[in-house]
Amino acid sequence: MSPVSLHDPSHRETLWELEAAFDRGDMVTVFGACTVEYDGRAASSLGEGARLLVLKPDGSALVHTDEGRTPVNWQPPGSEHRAAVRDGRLRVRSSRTSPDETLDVRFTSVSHLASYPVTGGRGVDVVGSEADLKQRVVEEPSLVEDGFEPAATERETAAGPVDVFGTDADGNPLVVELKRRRVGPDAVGQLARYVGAVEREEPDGVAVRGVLVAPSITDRARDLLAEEGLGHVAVDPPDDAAGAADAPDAAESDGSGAAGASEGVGRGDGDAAATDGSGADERT
Amino acid sequence: MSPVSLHDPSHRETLWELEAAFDRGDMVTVFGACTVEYDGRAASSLGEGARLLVLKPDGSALVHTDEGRTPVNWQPPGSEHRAAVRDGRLRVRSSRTSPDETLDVRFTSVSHLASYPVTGGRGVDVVGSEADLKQRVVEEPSLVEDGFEPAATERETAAGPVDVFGTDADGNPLVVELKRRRVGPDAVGQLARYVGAVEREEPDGVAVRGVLVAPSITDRARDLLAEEGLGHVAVDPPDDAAGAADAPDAAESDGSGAAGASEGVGRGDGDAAATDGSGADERT
DNA sequence: TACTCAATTTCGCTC
DNA sequence: GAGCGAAGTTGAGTA
Repeated sequence: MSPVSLHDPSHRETLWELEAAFDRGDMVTVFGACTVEYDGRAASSLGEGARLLVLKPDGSALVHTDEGRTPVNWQPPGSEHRAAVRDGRLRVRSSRTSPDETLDVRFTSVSHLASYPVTGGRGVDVVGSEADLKQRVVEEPSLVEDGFEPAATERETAAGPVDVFGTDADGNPLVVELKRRRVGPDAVGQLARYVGAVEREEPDGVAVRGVLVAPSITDRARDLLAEEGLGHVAVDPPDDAAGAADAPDAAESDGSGAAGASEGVGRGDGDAAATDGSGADERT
Repeated sequence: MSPVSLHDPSHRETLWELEAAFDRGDMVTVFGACTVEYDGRAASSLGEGARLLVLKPDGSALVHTDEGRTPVNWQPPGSEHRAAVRDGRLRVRSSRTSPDETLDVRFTSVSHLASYPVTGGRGVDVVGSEADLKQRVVEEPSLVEDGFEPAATERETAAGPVDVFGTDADGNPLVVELKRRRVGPDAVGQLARYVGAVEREEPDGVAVRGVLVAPSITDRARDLLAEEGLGHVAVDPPDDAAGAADAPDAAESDGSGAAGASEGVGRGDGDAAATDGSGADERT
């Protein structure tokens, strides 16, 4: 009798059932009126109110109100759930170490509790991620610009890994930063950071160009890009992946495109351009 | 009879209760075996498995497996929930526009359904945020460095808003970026971006310094900081806010501290330094 | 509505 | 475990 549900249980009954569910490794939901206290990476407190508490066997705890996708309070996986009755209230405490943090949920009344064995079925397949965009660019480098030849993906620099690194039509280094959605100033900063790092790593005098590949870009980001001498190439998401076009910024391309003679000199450093397995494998 | 719970209901019963709950504005939890399809900003599909579905009256939908704090699939607030029986399965569809996206949850069997009126009690008070750190710095500018005089918070620049802007002991502009936790290269990029923007806005020739205020910093970030001629000041979180000290990087300070004569020249642009109300007010 | 950034971000990956 | 960046990020605040 694993799926269990209690109506208006006493705290004592709730306590029993919670501990039994923890032992079984069941997932538990509790509807009721409670207060919530959190202390750890920050600290928070939440006054009395009607809420949903979800307890997972992996140690996760979620406190949800009637609004928002994000829980109003929570505890990450790896925590340990305990329950007790104190001062006439049912206390559910979830805590973990490194970092040390504790979530306390105190119910004044429990309206409903349910427990259920939920196992497996976690492997979700997502299409339309940045990894997919990277694969597209590697397979079709002209999406970035004519003459672009990818040499490596995730190439390490002193400033972090570059999405796609290669050479332009003139054989000069080109840094490509990919974003699956509209970008702001932060993405420009990221690209500028990588370009600067590659510049310092190059034998001096070599100009390093940088291009931001994204569906669209904010005005401020565009100004910053120009300020830094960097470029932007608009790439629309494929129709089959994302149903809704984000912004019709179509086929624009202000990457300071070097005119194209001199077929790629092919400075063959870094590892070969290859898609680094973005195939999400089902793990049941 | 608002709190409702069904055991091993037929799809027909589930359908009825779901629609009633939507009408009442109740929050609903459903345990059962289902598949999940999402299409919108990206696309995803999830094979059959035991899961928890949470439906909120504000349009949020969450699909949870037994692991992880994050739902395996979801729909943001503002969506509309509908339910139907199709091909012998119970389908719960949640969709919204702008962006256009739809979540389809198809149950082959429902083990349990509960609905409950969850209203209000959403106002959580959080202590230890970046806003709190900002307040500390504004009230005690010497935390950044001796002679620092804040002139404005959230001062707008072409690169975005600067956390704290002011003048150093020499009266030269100082840009301060605050982080409540250990920082990496991205924070350095952010600070560099702001410093560059302020430099361009200053009458030429004026040196603009930048300091990253954070509990600690990674090696790579430190190198980048040095490369950019920027500084770091370690500030530990107050004991009462965060219980666990993140890293004992104590009282270090490699902000390229200018020696201190010349009491702050006070270039009085921007608005006055003032804490911008970080007091979270309860909204019930 | 769009922009900008924080978040108890979480999560996955690599070293 | 730390570091690094993506995310269907979400959410808050402001113009």
